[in-house]
Amino acid sequence: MINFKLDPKAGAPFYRQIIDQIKFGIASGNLKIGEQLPTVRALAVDLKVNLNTVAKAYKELEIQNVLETQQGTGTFISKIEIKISDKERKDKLQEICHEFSTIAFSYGFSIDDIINQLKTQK
Amino acid sequence: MINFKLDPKAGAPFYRQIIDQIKFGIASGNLKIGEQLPTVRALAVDLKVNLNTVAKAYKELEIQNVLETQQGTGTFISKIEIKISDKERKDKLQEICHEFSTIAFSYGFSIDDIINQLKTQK
DNA sequence: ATGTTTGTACTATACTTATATGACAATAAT
DNA sequence: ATTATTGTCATATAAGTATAGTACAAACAT
Repeated sequence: MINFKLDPKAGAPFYRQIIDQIKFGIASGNLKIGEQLPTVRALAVDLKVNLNTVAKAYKELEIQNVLETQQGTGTFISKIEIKISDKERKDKLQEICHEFSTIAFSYGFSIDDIINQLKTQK
Repeated sequence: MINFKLDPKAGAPFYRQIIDQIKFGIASGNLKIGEQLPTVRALAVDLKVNLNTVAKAYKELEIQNVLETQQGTGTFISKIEIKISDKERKDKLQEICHEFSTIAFSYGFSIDDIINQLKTQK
């Protein structure tokens, strides 16, 4: 189970953000093998996007054998295991941290400002 | 002075990458107040993009008062500093940190993951 | 069997991004 | 004054992304 979240300012299109989050959800153990994902309509409502956008993400992941879909039943995490390498994981973390610190810098915040604030969220 | 560099695979559009790099340049001290940026045409040739793409980045930063442009002369780092109250500042930091950590969580990263990554950026 | 839920498919529209091209206005250099 | 350089503006084109709306096919629940 994932708490999906889209960032309109991220640069990456919505369907790609959905793809990313599912892949990383599997890699991090937040999504289990065989687990059912939200229906395209449910996730579309949740994320306030069009159902076609969710369908596009699911479709691409099905082609990659990450998901298995059954019309009339739902979409599920494939039994084939997806391995995300340490490097990919590190790159992603670096990417979103860079993205974020850019925004923070533009508001005049330092890395220490951010770290201190994040510590209060623990 | 910056060594601009675009990454076609970054997800973020070119003009936004340019904006980011200028903002980072200012925050990190690589760009000084009043310093002249490359001309739109020079940077376009350098980055192998259209001059409109560079112009778009400069234009947006001028609207944000980050840059000052003079037609016929060039584009410069603005001398105007933007004033924000302490409370506004604190609220903004909290807001963007919360927003960010939500996104990071959706990728399966923990606060500690983020903090450790941010520390390497210092 | 019927109706609901599921994924899928299609058309149409609109916005964003990026390019190519050409022209214009303000400043600087000569 | 003339020329070159600067940012600006406008038009056209193209690809990618996202939306709205509609409809269909497969599976399930009753």
